[in-house]
Amino acid sequence: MTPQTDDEPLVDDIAARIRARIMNGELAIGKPLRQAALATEFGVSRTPVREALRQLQNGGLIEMQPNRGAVVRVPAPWEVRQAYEVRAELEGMAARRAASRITERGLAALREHNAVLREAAARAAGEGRSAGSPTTTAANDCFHTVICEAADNPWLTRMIDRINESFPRNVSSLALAGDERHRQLNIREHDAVIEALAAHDADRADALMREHVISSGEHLTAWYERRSQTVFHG
Amino acid sequence: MTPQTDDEPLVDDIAARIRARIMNGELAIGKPLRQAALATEFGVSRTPVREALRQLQNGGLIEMQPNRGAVVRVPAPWEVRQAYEVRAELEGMAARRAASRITERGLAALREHNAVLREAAARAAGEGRSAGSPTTTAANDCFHTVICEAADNPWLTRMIDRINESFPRNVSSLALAGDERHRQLNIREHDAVIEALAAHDADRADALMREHVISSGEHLTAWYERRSQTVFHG
DNA sequence: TATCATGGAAGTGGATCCAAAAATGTGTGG
DNA sequence: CCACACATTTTTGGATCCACTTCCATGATA
Repeated sequence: MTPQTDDEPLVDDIAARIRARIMNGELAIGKPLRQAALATEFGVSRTPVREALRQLQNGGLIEMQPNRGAVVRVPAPWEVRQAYEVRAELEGMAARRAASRITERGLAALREHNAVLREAAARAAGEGRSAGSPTTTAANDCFHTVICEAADNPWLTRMIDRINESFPRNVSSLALAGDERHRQLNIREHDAVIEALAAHDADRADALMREHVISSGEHLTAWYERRSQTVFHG
Repeated sequence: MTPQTDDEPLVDDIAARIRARIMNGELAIGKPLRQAALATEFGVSRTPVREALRQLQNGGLIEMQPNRGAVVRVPAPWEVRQAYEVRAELEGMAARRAASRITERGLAALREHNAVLREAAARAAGEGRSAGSPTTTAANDCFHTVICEAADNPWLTRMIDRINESFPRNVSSLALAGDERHRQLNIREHDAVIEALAAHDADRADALMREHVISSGEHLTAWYERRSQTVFHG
């Protein structure tokens, strides 16, 4: 439970908690966020909640109209595509840099994470489940995180994180893990990237990673297009 | 003086004003920022000031230690290099996209802005002045802004802006405009980029823009290395 | 004289209070 | 029966207040 660490500002903690609730879908897309409700729920006053909401607005995860409150942002499909184009550029850069820096240890970690994904996919296919499990999401995140760290540029990592933090994660997971074909494609693309990294082929790693991210982006965009009429909750 | 526009939240206004003061050097690097002082200066209470400071911290322009106040951030030289590597990637992407989309109108605007730069450079060389004037800075900004807009991807623009907003602008201007040789180089690089854009040569525009940004980044990094010992005030 | 303790000053962070704006509900008139 | 005006309620945004932490100076003691 760890109510709070001593040296961490309370507002950051609150922001992280609200972000987490949005990310895992507990706070649905389009849902209005009442400061008072959040404050009582977290057992604090409205002041840190208000600051936290503003942080999230700055990050693009929610929208605030003056004097009208905040709602979980509903990204337009074309926005998703645009953001993923930028993400593809940045992740491509990360892969390119990682190709010449990654260690055997890092490659092993990548293979391990992809093995977890493969196993989860096989299991899901067997059980007929289609929802993205937390472990799947985590493994996917780890794959990209390892490459970012190998790229050894904190600013690059930060920029990629900012893009990811702008879209509810559970939606992405659902959209991407929802369809068996895409799940398999995803894993194969990961394999290809790992192979290029192992060969220290920067250009190929870059190109493959771009394709991979763009492919995911297109899938996610399509999901938002299908869903875009039905997201508003009352 | 427009005390405030009706629909803009006060905190954003305050954040913008503080940012402006940091950007133009009125608030020097390393200087501690007192909430009370800023509040009385802007004629508001401490609450919006505190929120504004947190926004700026989130943007990376200032640093806040819990219970110890905020200071204008002193970027480490290697951070500048890293950030500019990312910026080069993004601006390269912008140039690549702009190559196939830019209009004659946009090209004319680019040439115009570069003409302003050239004229300012000539005038500065004649007078022996070396400081970057506001018009120079503005023209430089416009050059990149026009290309970003031609690239037609708001997320891309936003990411580039975020990087730029993380470093005090006056420092960049001083560093880049301080040396005549680099000023000339800067203008020639702009010319080359414009030429590539006019030819709709995406690959060349990309490569030239990358070189241009990296070159600026190296210059700025060197400036920070020279300056890094002497910036602490107070 | 040097070092450490103690008390006050200054400053931040969170809670509470108040005014203004928007949404909602109600009653009246056409 | 519908529309418009007005009152009430809800919610936000800013100001003020209070507690706690940190910094600094002064003084006591070894």
